[in-house]
Amino acid sequence: MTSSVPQAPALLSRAGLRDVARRAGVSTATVSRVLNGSAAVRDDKRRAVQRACDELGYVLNAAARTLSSRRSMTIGAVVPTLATETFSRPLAAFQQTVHKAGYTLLVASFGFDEQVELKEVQTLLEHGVDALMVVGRTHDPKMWQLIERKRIPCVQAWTQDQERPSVGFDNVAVSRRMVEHLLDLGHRRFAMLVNEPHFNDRVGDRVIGTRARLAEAGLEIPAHWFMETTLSLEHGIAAMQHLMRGPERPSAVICANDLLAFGALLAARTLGVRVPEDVSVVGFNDFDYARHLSPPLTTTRVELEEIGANAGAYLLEALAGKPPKGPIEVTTELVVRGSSGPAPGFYG
Amino acid sequence: MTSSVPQAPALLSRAGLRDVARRAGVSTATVSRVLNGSAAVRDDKRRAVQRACDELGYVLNAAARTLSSRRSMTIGAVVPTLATETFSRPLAAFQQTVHKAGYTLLVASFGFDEQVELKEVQTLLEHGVDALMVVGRTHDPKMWQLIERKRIPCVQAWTQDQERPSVGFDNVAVSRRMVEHLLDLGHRRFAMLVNEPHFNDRVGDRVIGTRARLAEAGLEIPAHWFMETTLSLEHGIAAMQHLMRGPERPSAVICANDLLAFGALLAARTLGVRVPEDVSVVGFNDFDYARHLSPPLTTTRVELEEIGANAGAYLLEALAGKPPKGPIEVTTELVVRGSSGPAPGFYG
DNA sequence: AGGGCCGATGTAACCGGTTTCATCACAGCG
DNA sequence: CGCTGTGATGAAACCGGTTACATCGGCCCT
Repeated sequence: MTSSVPQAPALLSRAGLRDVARRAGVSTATVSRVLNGSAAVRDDKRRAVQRACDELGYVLNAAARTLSSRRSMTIGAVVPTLATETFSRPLAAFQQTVHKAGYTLLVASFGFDEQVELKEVQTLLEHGVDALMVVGRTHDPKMWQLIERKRIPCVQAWTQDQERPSVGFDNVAVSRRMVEHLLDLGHRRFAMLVNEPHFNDRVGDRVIGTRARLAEAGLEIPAHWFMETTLSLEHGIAAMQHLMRGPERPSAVICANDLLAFGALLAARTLGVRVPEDVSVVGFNDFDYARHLSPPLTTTRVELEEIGANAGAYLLEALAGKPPKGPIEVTTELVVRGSSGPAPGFYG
Repeated sequence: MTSSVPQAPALLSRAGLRDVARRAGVSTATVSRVLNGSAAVRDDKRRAVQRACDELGYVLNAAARTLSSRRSMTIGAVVPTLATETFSRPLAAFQQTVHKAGYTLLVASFGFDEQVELKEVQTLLEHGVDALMVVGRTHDPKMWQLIERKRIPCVQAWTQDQERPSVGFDNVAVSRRMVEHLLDLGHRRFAMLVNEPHFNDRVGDRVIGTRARLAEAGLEIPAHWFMETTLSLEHGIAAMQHLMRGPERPSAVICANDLLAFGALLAARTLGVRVPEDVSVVGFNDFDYARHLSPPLTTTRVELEEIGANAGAYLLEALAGKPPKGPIEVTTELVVRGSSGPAPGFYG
């Protein structure tokens, strides 16, 4: 065996705090203080430490730091999926916000499965996240048990909730407003086109708000005009085709997402259905393309970035010990464009 | 002081491995074995341990585990931004792939700033990621130093590279193919519309490929027809307007992204420029909407999910000790649709 | 000059797991 | 019956930081 040849530790970045301390001629405590700026250190020693770090190529070990200091400087986010704008854009803003405060983001996605969500939250807690962002306000109660045991701040984004911190808007109110707009235009025959899954509380609330406002006007959405479909352009097209091919047609199609509305407009064009003369189509989110569709899409504008940024800011405040706020509202606005018009035969 | 009231440790999830061991009547080593399935444990003890975990609400401490086992079961990803489909969709696939193997994803984004990228990689390494995915193949050399010191596998996604592991396609070759398609249609006056920033190597390679193929045909892109702009619909529109308002017009506009091409088509319609009769427009990516634009967009289809999934699979293999492969290619395909046609006055 | 204080520094315990190695019980075998 | 090999188990070192606490030297004040 020739394995007894000694290796210079620096070569492998095996250098630890103790190596740095030795090289700088100080104690590990002092090195730690320099690294954290946590206490006063004489200037010459500070520089000696910094030089030693450079020379050794010292890389901190966050696991050790987390273990001993009980803070990981990571923040977790659990989202249904990263693959759609609705979540990726706010998440990007969230990441930037917490990053400015020195936090690293841990991400998990759960594909709209509540049990997977629970599992992911557990994993993030095991990894010692200092705070957590989750989506929506319906979760397995065990999730809250876990979080409360860890006593870390947690914010629910994309929603409003009275019981626990939240950042979002009132999906019920927002959809009522849209229905009112359509009622004002004389519409009485409504269809709704929502993305799966139904137990998604954001979409669920919008359905509730829509139905509630319709009920107040003595109206309802017939079962065969309520369509639940995968969130994609193709599925939006297919659903609209289905709606337009029935013996009777709705005069207004309320889509839970601009992407579905985009599909609906495409389908209408293909079928020779005029928008808004024959049927009005409205969306949700005001994605970039909404104003450029033909006709331009009536929709509800949501400041997606604001959701992530505010959620991040809230958690940072909570970590700094500030008292929890009530629900934080983000901007929404009804944007009326060309895709919604008077119901056929209506002269308001 | 009344603070001497003892607290049951279970209430705060303060239960540690030792508490579990004590309650189950075994040693910490045995508990660890049960938790990891790392060695045989008699069945009755195993059950006792599991029960103790449940009863105490035991939550593992990943920092401690990482520290002592030297593996964190996390994988890092450093992307320019989470906010665009190009990165978020593959990242979602990446996350799912590594998650199946028990890994948690740590994400950092660097906003196309190489120095920030370096910083982020360092942070992820500090956090002890077991493997790393980066985007593209141009990085600060220090980044590789850091990674090599840690001796962890690292894959470059969205690109092909001969020196280090990569998952992607040859941007040069792909753009040459597109140019050939347009040359075949008789085009001679080319404009290019690319998203910032230019030092982005994926887009950079496409520019190189485009220019190279044009040069072979004795052509080039005039400086004022080479436009670099932010990746957004609005900017695509603005750039196309600018191109179409000049004294002379290109007969083909090559966009580095479908989103810009979408904008270009919108601008053309507004200006009364016919596509493809007056000008051909081509994109890149084949996003869902590409086939539904009017006219349908000629573009290069890229399997974005494949990038993330393959990158994840590669890293998992590397972690399992399999030998590194050469560059892994992902599928691309030239998709000819209605937005490209013969150059004006060309009868091929 | 002596006492008190304060700021800089070092010593060593500690965070909560994993893992090496020794030990032990027991089955199989001569 | 005693010896040996095997598989299960436990004791304790260890991972690499942070931090409570002790210490020390110097300054100010009376």
